[in-house]
Amino acid sequence: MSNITEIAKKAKVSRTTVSRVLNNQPYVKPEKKDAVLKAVEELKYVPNWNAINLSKGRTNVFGVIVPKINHPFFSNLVEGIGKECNKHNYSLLVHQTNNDPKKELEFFNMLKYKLIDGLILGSSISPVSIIDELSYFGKIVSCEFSESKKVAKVFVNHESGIKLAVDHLKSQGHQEIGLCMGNPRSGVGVTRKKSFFYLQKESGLIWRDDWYFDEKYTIEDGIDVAKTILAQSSRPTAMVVGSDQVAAGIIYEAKKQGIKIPQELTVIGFDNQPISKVVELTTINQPIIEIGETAANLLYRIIDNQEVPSVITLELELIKRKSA
Amino acid sequence: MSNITEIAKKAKVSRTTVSRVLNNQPYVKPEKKDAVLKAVEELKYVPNWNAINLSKGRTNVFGVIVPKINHPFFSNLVEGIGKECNKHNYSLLVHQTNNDPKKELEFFNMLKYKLIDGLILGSSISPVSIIDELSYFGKIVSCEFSESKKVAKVFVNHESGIKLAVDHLKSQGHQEIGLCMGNPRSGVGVTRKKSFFYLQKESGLIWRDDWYFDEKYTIEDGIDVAKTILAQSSRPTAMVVGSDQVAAGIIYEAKKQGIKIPQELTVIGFDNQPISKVVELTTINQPIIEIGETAANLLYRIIDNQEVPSVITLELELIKRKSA
DNA sequence: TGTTGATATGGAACGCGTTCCATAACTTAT
DNA sequence: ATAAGTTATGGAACGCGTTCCATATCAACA
Repeated sequence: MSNITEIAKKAKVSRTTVSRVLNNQPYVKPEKKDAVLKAVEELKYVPNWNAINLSKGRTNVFGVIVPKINHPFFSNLVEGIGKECNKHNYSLLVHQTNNDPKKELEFFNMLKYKLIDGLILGSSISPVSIIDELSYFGKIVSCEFSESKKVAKVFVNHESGIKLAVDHLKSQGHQEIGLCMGNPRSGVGVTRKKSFFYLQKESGLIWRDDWYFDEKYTIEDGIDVAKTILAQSSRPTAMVVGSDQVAAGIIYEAKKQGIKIPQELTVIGFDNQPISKVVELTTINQPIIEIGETAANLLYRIIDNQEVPSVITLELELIKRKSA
Repeated sequence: MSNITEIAKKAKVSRTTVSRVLNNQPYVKPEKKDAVLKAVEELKYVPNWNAINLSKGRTNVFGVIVPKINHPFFSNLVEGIGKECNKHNYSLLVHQTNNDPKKELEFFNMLKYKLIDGLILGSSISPVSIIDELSYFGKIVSCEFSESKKVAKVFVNHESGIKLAVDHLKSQGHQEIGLCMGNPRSGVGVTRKKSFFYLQKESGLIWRDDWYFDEKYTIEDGIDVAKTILAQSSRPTAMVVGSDQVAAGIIYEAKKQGIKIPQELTVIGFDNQPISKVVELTTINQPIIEIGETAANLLYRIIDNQEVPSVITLELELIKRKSA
């Protein structure tokens, strides 16, 4: 295993010159450059990245924490982040936590230990105090709302998302609207729930407690939800569903039971996932990839010492299809 | 951001002593140790891991390449690897390639750049030449068969898996055995197919071409397969099915049609997945977690310069339940 | 009491690139 | 011809822990 000194010796130049060649810096005569490259070739030289990182004081790696990599929301988020990272020559270290706080803390150390230059929180469940303390060691951007004043944020306005959905349903005359969510304790979940019930009360909509569902994530869950509401004596005329997957399940089961969508049951999903096109689901589109790109861009600019806003809000959009 | 020199100054000891304290080495007076720890606390000292890695010449990180993290086979494999890594104080960097060769090469650089100490190939699609070249830069263990002489291997004997299944069925008097597989072109697929037809011919079993199915992966696929064979005028008395999911689908549909399992249709699955218990499926268990543990242990011992075998074969096991 | 071995501590070198600074050679403009 | 600016190159310091080696202290044993 060779190092830069050996290359320098073999090419009969100084270590500095070798470094210049390897980093494509100017002020090296072509013949010396060739000599260095030839030595690199012959000695199978590969730089020791630990030395580079130590010397430069940075790794050109961003870390990103997500609960589940294979969840469509987070895979799209990571895609957006990755896109932007490529532009600035940053690599990406993706860490799946399965919502385990220990797993989060473990990864946070990467920032402390200087193994990553910055951290993007796809979704985090650590308390503000931990995040605040961590921010002492490096720059952090969150892709969801966070209480912490120390981190920059890029997120969509989930209140307005729920409002888009409810307003749309109200404009169609719906008065009996049910709600079906995923995790009711996540940042998004809390906001959506609060926002929904605020609107429900404010607009004087009819409400029954058995029109509420949570911890629903899959198509199968949606099928169950549909079975439940379709068996109710007084069922809602419309459902706001926090996930397109679940909404698709509801539509699937409802149609199977001969219920006409949207005449007999109106459904609005969230996220504009691929499946929403298939079942012609009206849905609230989150610009997920854009969130990712914006977050990575923000982190890059913070580290680059540029003046940047500490909060960026992106707007949601209702995609009108046939289910509502 | 403080470093070891500042700690030394503040605690009025040498840098060496600080290092001793931080690494829990002996020969430090308790009062000095306390002084160091106090300084660490006050200056919020955190070691720069890049410096440690550079200095020690290793990172105590193993890398593992898998096509899909959320596939049950690979998630179990990673679990086994992780378990063993914990024992030896190694961290794990998991990289999902989605079978993209570019993604693989990218990660291979981690080994060249000395960012990981060793590499475990959960499954790789790179040609032998690439792997051979890579092995020059660090130790590699493969969890599947590989042509490369340069990497250690830990895998199960897929021939013997098929043999276990066929022998079991033969011992029950079956002469008409069908085969249902997943991907017939994967390493495992090719081996299983070859092995099955070798045994089928050797044992003089009856064969009809419409007893063969492939590209079957899901419960739904299994339902389709069952519909097909149950409609055949001369159907097999037993099926060897490459996936428990698919086997479960077959059993589900067969029972629905009033077919008695195993009296009228015998089914053997593969992988001992959770679902196999539910449908009381006899299945061939792959010791996936053990493969992971063994691979990580092997890598650890190779790096530790111990004498180790270059190939370890693990045995499959027939889990007898009620379907065969 | 002298010797041995364990305990304790620090200086200096090392791992390996990068980068600042000084110097040298060579142009170009004045 | 001289000043000023480029181009080219290397020495040395730096980033930050770890570890080898030398030295010093002290208790224990012969």
